[in-house]
Order: sequence, then structure tokens, then C-alpha cells
Amino acid sequence: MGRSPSSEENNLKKGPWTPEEDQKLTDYIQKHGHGSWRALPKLAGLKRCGKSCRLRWTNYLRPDIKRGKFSNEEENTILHLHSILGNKWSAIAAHLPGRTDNEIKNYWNTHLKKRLIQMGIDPMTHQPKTDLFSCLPQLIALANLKELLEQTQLAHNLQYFNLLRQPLAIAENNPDLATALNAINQEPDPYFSNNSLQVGQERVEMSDFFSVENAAVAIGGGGSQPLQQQVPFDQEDVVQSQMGLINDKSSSSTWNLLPPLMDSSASNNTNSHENSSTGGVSYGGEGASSLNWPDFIFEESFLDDNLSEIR
DNA sequence: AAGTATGTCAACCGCCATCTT
DNA sequence: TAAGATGGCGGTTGACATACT
Repeated sequence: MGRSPSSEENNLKKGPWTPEEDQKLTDYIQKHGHGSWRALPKLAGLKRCGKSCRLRWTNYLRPDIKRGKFSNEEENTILHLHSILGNKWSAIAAHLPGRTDNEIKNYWNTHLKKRLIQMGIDPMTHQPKTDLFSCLPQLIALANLKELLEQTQLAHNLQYFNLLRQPLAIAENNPDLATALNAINQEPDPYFSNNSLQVGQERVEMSDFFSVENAAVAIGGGGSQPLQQQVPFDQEDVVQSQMGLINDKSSSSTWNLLPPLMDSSASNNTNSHENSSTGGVSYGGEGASSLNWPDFIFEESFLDDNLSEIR
């Protein structure tokens, strides 16, 4: 293990390759193959480390390297594979004949990544970015609620609420439950008694509340709305919203996880050739303003990830 | 025309996995 | 089995080109 001695330690050359060096390296490899990269520089008459030679050959001098602009198909392949593989540039390069991992990595960092960011898509997850700032009030409210739950054992007390809301009718037909209820009611409870509930330092009368939602407001949901309406308790609703299946602003979920959809009627005319060449998928730049989300958002992997969470 | 900002990409660095002894 | 050697990978840097003021 351990790293090999640096170039400076061995008085080896660094920096850009000269045409003469390129020629020496190419000539040697074409004659003898690269063999051991460590031994190669000496045999080829180069004052470079083996690693530098390997890099120069694999990324630049190799005869099968395709140079020039990436095609739309290549871009789409990179985007698709990156959504599956992440920053596995060599694995992605394996699917793009003639392209090197370094080239793909550079292209990703200088073009594709920026484009996704502009589209409001997280370049790492390939999913629409959540806007933390717009969610801040809800997040703070949730944090407050969590703290209160821990402090007052509210969760424990909510069980009493639920029992008190429904039990008698059920218990009539269920002797075991009736017995259990009796047992519970005989135990003095520090938080709930005499139809009132201890919430932090305050005692709240049960008659003020008929639902858990109202209780949530009372303990500092932070707004005029019931907390249930401020946070996406319905996970499926959120996922559907993420996938663009719900565009109804009156939906109970107020977390808008998608960046605003844009009207593409104008750009459709000017970029129809690009879209047609990419199977209707437009990844950004001038083609980014599509009314619909790019197809890769709806790919199986994306859907599976999200749907599995709510299963 | 000159200076500055920004973009691009070849090359390097350091880490890790695998191979060899 | 341990330790060194080697190749490969991903992140980062810095020189150069281009755009902007």
C-alpha cells in the first residue's frame, strides 16, 4: 500500500505534455504495449511518472478516443446513467464508446450539473429540490411539536383522548376492552384528569377540544391553520405532488416540492428538433422550459424509490 | 484596448481495491 | 497472512481561452 513517491522527489516532469513527449509515449505503446506503467517512462525515455503516462494515454492519446462535442444521445445517456450510478464516471464511460471517464466527469461538472440546478433539480438525486426556506415555518413548528411531545408525553395523553372519543360504544361489544378501560381509569394519571390535559405548564380543558388537530394548534402549531394542514401528513399526497400528479393548489399538502412549471409553448417551436432527437426529453438550457417534467423523473427507479417509502 | 470575471478541461493528488510476493 | 506494488477512480486544481465591463 501507500502512495508512490511524488514526481518532485524523483525529479520528474509535471504539467502539460509536449508534442514530443506525446510522440514518444505513442510510439512506445504502439510498439510494445504499455506493460508495466511504472517501468514504461524509463523504457520510453520519458521523465514522467508511470501514472502520468497512463493518464495521458487513456485520456488523450488512445487512438479510439472520440473528441468533440457530446451529442444529445450521449448527454441523455450520461444523465440516465448518472441518475442510477451516481458519480461512477468509469462505469458511465463504459457505456459511451470513445469517451473517457475524465471527459464525462468534466462535461458533467461544467454543463449538465449546472443545467439540472437551473431546472430546480438536485443533480445528485435527480429529483426536484425541496425549498427549505419556504418550508421553514413548518419545520420550526414540527420541531416545537416534537419537543412538546417529549416534554409532556403528549403522545401518551393523546391515547386518552382517542379512548375518550370512542371507547364506550366499542366497549359495549367488547368485554375485554371494557375491563382494560376500567383498569386504566382506576389509575391516577398525572397528565390527564377531570377532563383536562396537562400541556407544558398549562392545563387545558377537554371541552375545548374535539379533535387532535385542534390540540395541535393549541400547543403552538404556530399559525392560524390546524397543524395537520400545515404539514404533509399524507405521504402519498406528497409523493404524488412530487411527481406532478397533483397540481391543484387547494390540495391539503401545502409543501410545493416542485419548482414552478413553465409554459413551453414558445420554446416548443424553436426547439422541436432538439426534443425530437431526444425522444421528447429536454434537459435544460433553451430546452428546459417544458410544461412537463423530464421523463427521467418518472423513470422506474425514481418511482420505485418514492413509492416504496409509502408502501 | 486593457483589465477582470467566468468557463473549460487536462493534469494532478490522494485514496482504495486488487494483485503479487 | 501481511505488506508492498500497482492500477484505477473520483475530487480538485490551475493554466488557458473566452466573454464581459
